[in-house]
Amino acid sequence: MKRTHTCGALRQSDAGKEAVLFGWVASRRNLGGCVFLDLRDRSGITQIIVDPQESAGCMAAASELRPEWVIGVAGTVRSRGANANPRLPTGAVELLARDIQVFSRSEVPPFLIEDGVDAREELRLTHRFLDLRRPEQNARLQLRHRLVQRVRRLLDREGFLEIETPVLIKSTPGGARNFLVPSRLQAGSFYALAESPQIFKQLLMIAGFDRYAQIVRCFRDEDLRGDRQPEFTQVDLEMSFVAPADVFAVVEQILQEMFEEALGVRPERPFRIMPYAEAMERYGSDKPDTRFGLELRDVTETVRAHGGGGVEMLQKALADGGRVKALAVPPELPLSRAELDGLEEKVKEMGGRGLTRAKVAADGSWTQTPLAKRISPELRLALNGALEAKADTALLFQFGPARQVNTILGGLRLLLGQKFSLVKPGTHHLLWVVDFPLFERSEETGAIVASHHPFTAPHPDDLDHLESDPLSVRARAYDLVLDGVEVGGGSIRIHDSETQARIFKVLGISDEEAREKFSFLLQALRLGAPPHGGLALGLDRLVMLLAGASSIREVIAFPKTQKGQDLMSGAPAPVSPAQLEELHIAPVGQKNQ
RNA sequence: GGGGCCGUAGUUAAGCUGGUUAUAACGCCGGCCUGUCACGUCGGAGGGCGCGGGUUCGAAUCCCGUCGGCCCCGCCA
Repeated sequence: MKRTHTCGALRQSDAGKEAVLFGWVASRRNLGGCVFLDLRDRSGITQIIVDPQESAGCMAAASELRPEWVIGVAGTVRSRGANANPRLPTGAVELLARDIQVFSRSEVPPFLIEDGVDAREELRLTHRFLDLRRPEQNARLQLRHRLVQRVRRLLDREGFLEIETPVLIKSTPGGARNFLVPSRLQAGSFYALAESPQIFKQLLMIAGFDRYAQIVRCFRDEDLRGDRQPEFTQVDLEMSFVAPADVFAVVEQILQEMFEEALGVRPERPFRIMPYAEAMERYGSDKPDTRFGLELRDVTETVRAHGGGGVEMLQKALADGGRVKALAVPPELPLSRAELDGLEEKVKEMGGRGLTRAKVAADGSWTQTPLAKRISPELRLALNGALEAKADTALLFQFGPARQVNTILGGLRLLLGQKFSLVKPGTHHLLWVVDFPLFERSEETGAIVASHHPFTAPHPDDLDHLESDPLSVRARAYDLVLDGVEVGGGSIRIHDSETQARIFKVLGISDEEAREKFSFLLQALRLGAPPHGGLALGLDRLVMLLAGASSIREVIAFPKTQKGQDLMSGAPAPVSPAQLEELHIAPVGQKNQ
């Protein structure tokens, strides 16, 4: 028996042909006199009919069949006429069985292999090969394949060379925690699994490859989330002799290709560009979801003009150089007192002190607020005006340091957007966020650290105050944001050793330390480095968004759980003392309580 | 490191203010049925409630601990 068609192939025009289909029994409907089977493979489902008049030889075999048995069926394609099933692409025809061959029987599977089942994820992950057999799961990986092919073809057309970079590399400071791999040949030394090919792709530019791209696995030993796995895939690229606009042009075309393949629409180029400062001011996020409004409103000057309106906490916030901002939640989005209390809890979770709020009454007075009796009527009315408050508008205030105010209100904005379903289903917004700060102050240590990575080029206009006011220096860095999710990021890199040395100095990295950690890169920068820059796209996140999947795990064939385990294979797992010995590793033993 | 939700037949869930034989649907097994496609129909089997302690005359139900899954904060240059 040899397969002639796949289970998604047959159409009305094939009626009358002989055909042989191989696949899995998706369902069996035994009507006593005849048996209907749904035969499934990755391409679709075809109905098989076993009719004793025509299929005498295989009637007995057909009634033995059970779901997930793997069989081959030979027979004649026949039109279903009035019995056609419009919900199946193959629904106009059926295969009239003449011969059935059983290749493999199946035990009763632990969950039903069909779309829409909600077996708990834990179970699906332990039997991932069955979960992937479900058409919708299978289709997601097929989509991922097609997206990757489109990207590869485009990159090839645009002159990018696909060059592989090492996975086993030297551990570098800063950034994500590395997975370590002990060296057998060098006792006591370790490789790190690459968290990205960053330095290598820069070296490829210095080597003169001009345009490099790679679809590459990256590893980060950090805590997991719905959109974060310990190993994940980037579309990584780097270009020589470019400005950000050149990188944008390529990446925007990649996104156009992906959108076209997944959704059948090409987003318009060029994409919107938003400075980091604007994103933070208006949306309270460096990855704003611009699919809905409810923007943050700055009322600092209004409050200042009224001297704080007699409210001590506002006066103090202003005196400390803080800001006053608000969300004005219109009456169409009604918030009960209990819901407002719930939001206040969220504010505290986000590190805020509390949520000062007010409900605006028809006459402009405020209720449900601790401010009611303290705030001057003049300031209250001015705020009503500035915030365009109508009757029953809820005002949610934050005041204090700009960063905290923005972040908290941005968090509330997202919560409200979700709560009130403010995003119209099916809408997608792509934008570039640019002009990130080059440095930020570490909250843990108070030290100045690189926001992106230490090879990011400073904005040329800010070079004169690199040392005197480093925190105000902008980076030539950019993120690509899709629907409020960071799906890519990159920068123009430093290509001269003088600037690189200045950056290391600001970061407090000594010459000695820099030489030790990055000597090869520093040397390369002194031996003819072209101006260059690039970006990496998070392939898993992009596929997730384009597939409408709820987590990154749905678009990865064999993902890990939040604790980094592969429930199917059981990784990670202990190894034998002999293996450790060979690697010169000695367990430190369990910590005693 | 922290906060939240969850764990009951093969599966998904109900039961959880403690009290006879733990309930339903789907699946599974068997009978009947020639146009089903969530086939129908009749009948049947199947769990002691993640695990370990405790309280109680009595624990899916209350308490403590623990394991696992998910969401979130921190973390992720």
